[in-house]
Amino acid sequence: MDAQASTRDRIVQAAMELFWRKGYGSTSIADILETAQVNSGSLYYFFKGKQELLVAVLEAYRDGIGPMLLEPSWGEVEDPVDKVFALLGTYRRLLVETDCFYGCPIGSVALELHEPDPEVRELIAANFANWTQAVKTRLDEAGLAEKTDTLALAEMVLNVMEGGVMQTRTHRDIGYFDRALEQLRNYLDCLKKE
Amino acid sequence: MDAQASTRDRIVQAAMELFWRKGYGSTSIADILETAQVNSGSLYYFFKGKQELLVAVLEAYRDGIGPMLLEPSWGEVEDPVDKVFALLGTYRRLLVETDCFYGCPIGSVALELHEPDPEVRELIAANFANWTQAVKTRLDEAGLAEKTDTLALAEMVLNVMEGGVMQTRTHRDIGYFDRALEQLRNYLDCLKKE
DNA sequence: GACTTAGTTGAACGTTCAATCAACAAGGAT
DNA sequence: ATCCTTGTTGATTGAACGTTCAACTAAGTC
Repeated sequence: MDAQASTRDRIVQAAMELFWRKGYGSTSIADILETAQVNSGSLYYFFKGKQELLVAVLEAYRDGIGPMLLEPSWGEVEDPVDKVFALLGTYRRLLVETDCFYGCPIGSVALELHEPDPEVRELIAANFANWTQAVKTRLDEAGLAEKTDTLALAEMVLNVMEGGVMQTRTHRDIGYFDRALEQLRNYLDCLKKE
Repeated sequence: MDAQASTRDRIVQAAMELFWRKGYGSTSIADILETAQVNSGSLYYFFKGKQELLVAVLEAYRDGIGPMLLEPSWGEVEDPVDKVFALLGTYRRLLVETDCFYGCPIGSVALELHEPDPEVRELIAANFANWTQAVKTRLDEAGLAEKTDTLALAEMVLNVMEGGVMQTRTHRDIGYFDRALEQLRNYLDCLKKE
């Protein structure tokens, strides 16, 4: 363990946390500086500005999705479909632990930025694509009907997850997420029977 | 036709447009004043502040969902399931017309505000609930399997729509929305067969 | 010991923002 | 004629914001 993380890492860490909890726009540089226990000059030594910091955060998510999200989610699980629901279970736990306040950090930023920089937009897209690709691979192993478009189905899983997070957050009720998962399970059962 | 809308209406109208296009946070009062051709004093005569204006906008959406969104969407359509897809088609048209920039105005605000005022949160929830309820009523008419939970299914439709909008916006590709609708159609077909 | 480089400091800057307020206008009521 | 209500004006305020910069420290190099 690092007894003390580097200044740069502390800044990225703090930004990750705050962008997730408060959103990009509502997080001030001052917030980040305080959380990271760093002075403004240091931040601008490593990053050109707030947006470049967002880029670093999105890159960290992109590079960390495997070891930080996927592998912990389906570590002990065997069945491929169960792995998909284990992943969704991680988001569920996140919601429950935060009283239905905080959901998917990527989705949050994706909808907040209305006219994002191309670099930022492509990083968000890459994050979604990685997620979807990983789910598609599980679905390919699941032995669904031959003709099934597993990529479209994986995109559907992402849609339902993000939508479920959104409704759960606005209603402050995990039931919305649970019913979304139920419907998804039901759909996959349909596809298995065919 | 009103030859000249009231000042208050012009302000709400302008705020509606700008919150949709730029988001709540990125829309400044100055933006609204310019768009509505109104002076700041007039705005603060009618509204206590920016947030009370958001409340007025959300109330306008809530009260207008029938005549402005639902009825125009499924005016000529007969079949209940077709009506649902006609509604989703309206969102699709919106996306296409804006080069995949602008989606659902409510979803946009819902994910942007991380710790919204209770009044605002409840208005967003009411908007979602109205939408979902209208879809549920169509689904009830659709002759699905007896045991089908049509409310959960209607929530699923909303989830898929919002998720599809989100992915289409970030990839700037309507294909994501279209595949989402395809999956939804496929699921409903499954439910009909049972 | 002189010089270079990487990293840090925090006050200060210019801008943008939501919000305020004293003054004014027009119409109806008394 | 006077007053009250409703509505409008736009310059002004002060806080918050992202960003800059000249000065500084510590460690490494020759």
